[in-house]
Amino acid sequence: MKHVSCQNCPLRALPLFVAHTDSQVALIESLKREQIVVPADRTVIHEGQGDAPLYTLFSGWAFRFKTLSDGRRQILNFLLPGDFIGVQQKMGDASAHGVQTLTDAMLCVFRRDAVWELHRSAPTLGFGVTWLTAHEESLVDDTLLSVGRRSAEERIATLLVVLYKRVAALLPDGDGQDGVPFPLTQQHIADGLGLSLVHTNKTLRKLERRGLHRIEGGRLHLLDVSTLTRIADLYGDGKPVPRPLI
Amino acid sequence: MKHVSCQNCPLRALPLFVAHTDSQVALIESLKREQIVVPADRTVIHEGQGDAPLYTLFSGWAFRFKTLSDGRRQILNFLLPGDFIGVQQKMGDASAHGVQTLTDAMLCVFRRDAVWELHRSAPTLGFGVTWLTAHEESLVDDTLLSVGRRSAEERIATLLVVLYKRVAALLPDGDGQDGVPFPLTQQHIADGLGLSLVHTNKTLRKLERRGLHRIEGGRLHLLDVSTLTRIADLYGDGKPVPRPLI
DNA sequence: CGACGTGTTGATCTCTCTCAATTAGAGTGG
DNA sequence: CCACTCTAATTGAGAGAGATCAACACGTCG
Repeated sequence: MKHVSCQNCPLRALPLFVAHTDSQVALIESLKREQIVVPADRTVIHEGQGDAPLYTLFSGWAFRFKTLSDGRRQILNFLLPGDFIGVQQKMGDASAHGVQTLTDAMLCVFRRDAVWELHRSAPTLGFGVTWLTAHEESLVDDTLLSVGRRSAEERIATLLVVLYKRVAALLPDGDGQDGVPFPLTQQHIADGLGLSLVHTNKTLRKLERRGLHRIEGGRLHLLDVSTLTRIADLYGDGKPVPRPLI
Repeated sequence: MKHVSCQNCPLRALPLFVAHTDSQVALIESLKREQIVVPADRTVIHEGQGDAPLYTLFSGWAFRFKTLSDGRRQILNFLLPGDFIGVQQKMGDASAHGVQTLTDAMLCVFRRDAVWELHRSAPTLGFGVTWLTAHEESLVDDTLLSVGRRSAEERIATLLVVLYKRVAALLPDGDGQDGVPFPLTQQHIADGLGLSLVHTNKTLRKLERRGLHRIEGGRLHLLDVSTLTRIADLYGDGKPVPRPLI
């Protein structure tokens, strides 16, 4: 696998990510071990795996999940390019989650001590790690609010709007008029929202028949964002806060 | 309010917390502005409040929460002494949560730029902030698994066991034989588990009649930990990982 | 062509919610 | 000391959102 320079990383060009100095990028690159390609539907990190490396998702989709011993699965959040993978595992925590790809993906693999080295050598980037971690927690917070207190219809509307905005922020400016890539199966949606597959299907169809959205050919189209937003009880301009990319 | 020295902070003496060097503690103390006393059931941070300060919970209980516009509330996690309050708010995130006390509490208030200063001046402590943030996320992950995929009985068993262990880790060694303090109302339990108040009550009573636990006089007694643990489908030794205290 | 994964729909079933009423305990004021 | 009030806990009854069970359609792939 060709070792792509972090300096030329196409993700950094996106307005979603804050600029780092040359020396910061050089530090990140020095901590990077390699890039790996992972096919869709592969488990990247197993639940309970204690020695997982640190990754950044470079391309493709993935998700974090936990399961109960009888197989019930909860997806904790979906991972998009630029997302960190595996910080929690590095923290020696008993409760670990698994990570699985949704699509073919490319991951940047970092040295095991990368999180510490970032803190030690570049406070700004160390702060960035904290920021990313706190931000990911806020995504889980939002999902917990949904799963705990929203109806099935409200949950699905929320997921569609929130994911759409996250994906759109990664597309070249102005893109996303013709929908955005959407590789989730209905089983993934169900597992992400604490619903059964059947009820997820029925609720999705109901919203689709009302003309609020369309999922077709692996793309998600939001046809009536304002109604979806109202159903979801969401607020805020939806403009994502620029984030560090490590 | 007397400014108690961080050096002599009684929390640091607990085996739950890792030791810091004198200079690290001095740095923490230099970033500390004051201590404040907050009565029970007070909102410390309002949802959406952007300029919240950074706190450490010194004594008492609190919780983080989010609400929908019609008043439905989801408690995201419970906060015990030593827990950080307000890191996410500092990250300029759109989605903010509220924080409310459950009991009379004492909070250490830090300078607004404390998180950054920690990263800048003491990488170890900056790393500690990341650690704490990641750890808190893992607590939310666990709750999300519960709320999304566990039955009411399983959720309550999980909450009782997990909270009991967290509280016991804060008590003088060997204490906790006669139960642990437990200031939650059934409404708090319901809001933490995505259940209705009535169903929470009925499920609690059912477990209590089976002799698995007892809640009485503001204390929680686990009478049959192994059965509760089995119902909850929990595993692990339950020994908490030592954590930084900032 | 059959197996398999994914999506779809109808028919029950049941867990949990909502509504309603009662009890118990802590304060509070006269 | 006793009514009065308020909060928290409790219990029953009925309703409903969502789960489970079952069948079928459709496309892909070996």
